[in-house]
Amino acid sequence: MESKGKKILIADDEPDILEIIQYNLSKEGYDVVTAKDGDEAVGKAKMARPDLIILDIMMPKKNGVEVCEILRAQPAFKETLILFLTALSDEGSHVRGLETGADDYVTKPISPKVLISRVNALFRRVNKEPEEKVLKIENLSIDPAKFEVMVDGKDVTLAKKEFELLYLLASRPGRVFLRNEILNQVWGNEVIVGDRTIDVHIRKIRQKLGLDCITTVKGVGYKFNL
Amino acid sequence: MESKGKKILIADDEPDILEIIQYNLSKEGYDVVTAKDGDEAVGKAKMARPDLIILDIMMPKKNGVEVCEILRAQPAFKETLILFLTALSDEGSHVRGLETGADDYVTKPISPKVLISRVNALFRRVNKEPEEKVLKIENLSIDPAKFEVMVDGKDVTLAKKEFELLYLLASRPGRVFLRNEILNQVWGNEVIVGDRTIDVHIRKIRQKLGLDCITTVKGVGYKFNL
DNA sequence: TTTATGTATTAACAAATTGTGAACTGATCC
DNA sequence: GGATCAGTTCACAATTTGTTAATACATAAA
Repeated sequence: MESKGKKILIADDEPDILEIIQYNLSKEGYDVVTAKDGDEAVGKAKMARPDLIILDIMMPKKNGVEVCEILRAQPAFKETLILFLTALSDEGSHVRGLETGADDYVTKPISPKVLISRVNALFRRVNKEPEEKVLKIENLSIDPAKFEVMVDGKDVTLAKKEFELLYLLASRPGRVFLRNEILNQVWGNEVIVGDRTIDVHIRKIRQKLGLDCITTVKGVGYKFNL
Repeated sequence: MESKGKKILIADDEPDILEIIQYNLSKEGYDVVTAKDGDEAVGKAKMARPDLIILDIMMPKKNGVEVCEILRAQPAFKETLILFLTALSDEGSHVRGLETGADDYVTKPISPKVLISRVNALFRRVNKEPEEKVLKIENLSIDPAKFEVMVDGKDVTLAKKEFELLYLLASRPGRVFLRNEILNQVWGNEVIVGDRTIDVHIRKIRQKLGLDCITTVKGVGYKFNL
């Protein structure tokens, strides 16, 4: 399935469960990050900035409730969706979990379909959008949210494909992108276009930016360099 | 407990359950309305305009899923919280319930404390909606409370959809809103309108405002810019 | 120097997207 | 009933974007 642009962090110490959930949510179109204990969960949450965090409660290092409290105490995670997925089915844990600020509390075992339904329901209600990050390299700035490219503070107007192509290259400066990779990322797997198409777009970007920021690697591809 | 100013409609055909839930939610500070079958639920929902509807699934006249579908089809109930409280614990019912547009699905028996926690959790998430504030950008001012737009201190009359569209764009100046996002935010997820509808409204806004404040980003969407 | 390979450039063409005026549908209000 | 208005759709024009093909250029190997 096509990506929904939503990132989910799953924290559980049982590799099997982790894998099952990851597989199913990925198939549903979510981007998934995993953690196998409480400390890793906190760390990865800060790194990956997920839209939803699925937490087991009984985990090594820090338990799920502690993770939830730590994150909820930070402004950055006040709005993040949190779902407890745990074997603890007693009333006390359930109430405590929700009162810690979680948005849902689900007990194991649970069928993947049901879990996906609940995850979808959470997103449906919140409709939280992923925050794409602004790339800034030297005097060049690329803002995907605004669809805006600036050189020396001056606005440059790029067409859609041009923008996507530049964003791809600039997202990993120095890395060479094969022509095939570029085609897959910007044009998509199904679309078939000729080889020269990429060149033409590259040329337009160079032209519009007025910068020598895209290097040709003959016989290989292109890379971004400033 | 003092009233929370939130109204909850509970529909269940078992008087005992109805009473227990009503008692507990009232004690928690919610205003409670009850219905004992599907038809009554629909009727009372329209009358009372509750913030949350708790639906049993197996009820006389109309079952809970039908009630949910009927209500969700109406714009007035698109945002209303709906929670299924049912004895049906099988995977199919669970998934179907959530896909009908419910926000939570809970199986009986359930302890009052847990139910209250889940209800609180639902309201906690929904109340975080950003308050609608007056937007002021340059010589343009948009007041969602008064439904009023002013340019250079002069009143401009916009229709509802026009206003909502402008408010959406202006709420995050510079950010590009995809056509899909606009449809979801202004028209709602279920409504289907033609491609040109957005354009026409955009044009009317541009026309009425007499400002060049909405930029077209071809192939992507629109953004507000002053 | 020639040849082979791969890229740059350009113009022309095809495709996609948006702008616009007119017309249609319901609601609502004299 | 008639008038008005919001909301929508449609047909078509205007515009922009994407692609190709032809040619020129650059580089390295033979």
